[in-house]
Amino acid sequence: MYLGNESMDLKLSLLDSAQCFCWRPVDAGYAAVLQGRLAYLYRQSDGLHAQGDWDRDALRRYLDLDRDYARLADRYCELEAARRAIALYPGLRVLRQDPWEALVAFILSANNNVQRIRNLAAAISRELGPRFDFRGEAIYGLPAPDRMAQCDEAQLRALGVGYRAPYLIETARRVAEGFPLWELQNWPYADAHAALVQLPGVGDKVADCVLLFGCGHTSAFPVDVWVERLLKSWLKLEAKSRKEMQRKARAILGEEAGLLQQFLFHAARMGDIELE
DNA sequence: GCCCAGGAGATGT
DNA sequence: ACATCTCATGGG
Repeated sequence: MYLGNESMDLKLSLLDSAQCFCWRPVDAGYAAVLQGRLAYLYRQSDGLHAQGDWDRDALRRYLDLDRDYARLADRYCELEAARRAIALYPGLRVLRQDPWEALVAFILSANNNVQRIRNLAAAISRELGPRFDFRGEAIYGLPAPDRMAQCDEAQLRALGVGYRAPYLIETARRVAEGFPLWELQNWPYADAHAALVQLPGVGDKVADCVLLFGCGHTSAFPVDVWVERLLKSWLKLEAKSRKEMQRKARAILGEEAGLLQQFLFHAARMGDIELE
């Protein structure tokens, strides 16, 4: 199935940018199980193609192909760090993931590194999630909320998630019992953020990641160690806490702050923008 | 052994 | 509201 010919860098956006942790390279493309359905993405000379159980519109939405990233660059062109970061990664796109899958991934992300987040998501998927056989390989997806809610703590701890086990189980239970996770896309940012941080294992930063990567809230601005350093170094922002830093950044950067954040984060983490 | 990783929760002030 | 400590686990 032909998706389009936008300048989307699949490896950068799906694998290297640490916004999702479920894709893996298969042949010349990338495979994942999203919401219980297999997706396989690859690029040919004429553009992006897909195989699997997803339709074209849903994948274009997931890959954010209909957004004008040139306009994003234009919007922040007066900020040197922003201009440089966006120019460095012309194929980086902010994915629109399923909010539940983003929620699980970013609960795992707390005080953890990218490779381990990936390994833990894979272990949970292999143990509890749906399986597909594709080109001779087994591809697994994250379990649905009601499935994860059935786990006991020891079962998850055995997979290596450590103290995050009870967070995952209790959050899964609340989502399975009606927490309005799929409505948050239509809520005001502040209300959606306040609701998310009520879930165990979800603080300010994880809530912002879920809102940005899972709910389409482009103003959500996750502040991790890297973004904090970059904001201090390049925007001369001073703050006594991450929370204050997040407030200031959102106030300055506006409705698409989160999209820019992904470029800044990647540049800082990769060392492509020097920090003082 | 130490420090770090896309932090959050509990406790004390 | 703010500072500090602890929480598993693996890799450098």
